[in-house]
Amino acid sequence: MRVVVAMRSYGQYCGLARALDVVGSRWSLLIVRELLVGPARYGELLAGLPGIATNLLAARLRELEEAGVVQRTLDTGSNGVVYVLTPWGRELRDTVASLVRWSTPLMISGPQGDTFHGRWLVVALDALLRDRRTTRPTTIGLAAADAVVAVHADRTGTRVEPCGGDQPDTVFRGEPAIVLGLASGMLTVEQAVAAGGVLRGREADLEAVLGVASSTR
Amino acid sequence: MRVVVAMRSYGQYCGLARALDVVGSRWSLLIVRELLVGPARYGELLAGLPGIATNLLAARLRELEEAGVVQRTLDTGSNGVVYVLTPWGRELRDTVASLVRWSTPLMISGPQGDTFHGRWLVVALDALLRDRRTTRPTTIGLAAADAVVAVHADRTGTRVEPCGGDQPDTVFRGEPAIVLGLASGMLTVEQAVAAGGVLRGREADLEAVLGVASSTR
DNA sequence: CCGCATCCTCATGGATACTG
DNA sequence: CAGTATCCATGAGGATGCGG
Repeated sequence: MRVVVAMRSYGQYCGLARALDVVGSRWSLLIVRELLVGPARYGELLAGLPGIATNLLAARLRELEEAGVVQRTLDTGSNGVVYVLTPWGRELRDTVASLVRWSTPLMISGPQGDTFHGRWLVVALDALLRDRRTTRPTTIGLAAADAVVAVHADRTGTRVEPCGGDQPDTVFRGEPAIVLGLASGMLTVEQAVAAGGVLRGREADLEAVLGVASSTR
Repeated sequence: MRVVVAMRSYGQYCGLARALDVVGSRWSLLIVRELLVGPARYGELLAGLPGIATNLLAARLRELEEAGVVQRTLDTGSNGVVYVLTPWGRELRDTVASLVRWSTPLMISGPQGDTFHGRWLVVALDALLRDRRTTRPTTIGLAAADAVVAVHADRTGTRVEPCGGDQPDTVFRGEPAIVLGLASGMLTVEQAVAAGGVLRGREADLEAVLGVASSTR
């Protein structure tokens, strides 16, 4: 059975209004956030979006797919559905990044019982570090609560990507790397360092990439 | 009587989620859009947000004020309340701009019966032209459906601002200006030129600022 | 199991009337 | 003009069911 969704629109010929017609409804941009880290299964999205109802996730995914933001693909082998951002969907990286940068006054208070996933650091660090440059290529590993994040910086800028569930020591062996253990729920590097996060490597590199003086450890 | 608003939160320690806790609800960013053009009265906001219910506008304004995005100020003289963005609220310009840029695939189809306000061009053109530079300072006047917009470009970038309800010829008299009449409902300059919009001034300037070859008139 | 669909309850949004 | 009060429609949240 087929139901035509009304798709409540603002009815305004304005770029902002039309963009919000597509990604303005509740949970939409958070789904995009999850997919910006990488392709994900339905169950992974559920796990990465604590609080979302299963029917809502299904509905949002269908809407985003019809709008051309998300694409359903079939994982060869595991024989399951994998959700991926389309090229246009990936361009929401800029929007997400600007909101992340705008939110810093809301983040300095720390987690207030809010849930935290290390996976979210990929998007957050990308937003905050994207424009940082270093004269020498440098790789930094961040071990957060439940994820390991790699930060690569060089002359052209900084790229952030997830590293599966491996330990940073393993992932970055053989590379000129710094390993920084981010305490659970600490988004800013300053907070992590102040809390005594694990920190190894050349301090100059750390400062150049993360913009923080590596105060010890 | 006192009502505690639940303020539905995502409950996630993530910059995006916390930003959306503040500006993620329906109409919020559109209210910010209106205020990005300039301070506005309650009635002006109602007029600039066709479709919004009065109680919703009042509720959103209260929420945005409590969050520190909007500030209520008293207009000396007219003795009324004027809503203004706080400095933090003004920083949402980047977010709005990124959504406007992202929305171009949604805008090329033209208005489909959607309402259009020339006032919205200020935000849209700012998003699209902000980084354009010219060797010589240039001013362009855009006469849209119900508003006149000034675009100033020089070595440092491009700034867009509203010009009241005056006629462009009056506003820009005496300045090295180009006057472009944008047909109602045409957001892209390409569309306006193709539709035979009024276009006067040095073609080189127009092309440098707006990035469009002034195909005639 | 995973990937949803259905059902039910209640919070939120929308339209309109009304008031200082 | 600048909102508040009221009522109804819609969408979100939570539990559960169900087919592959």
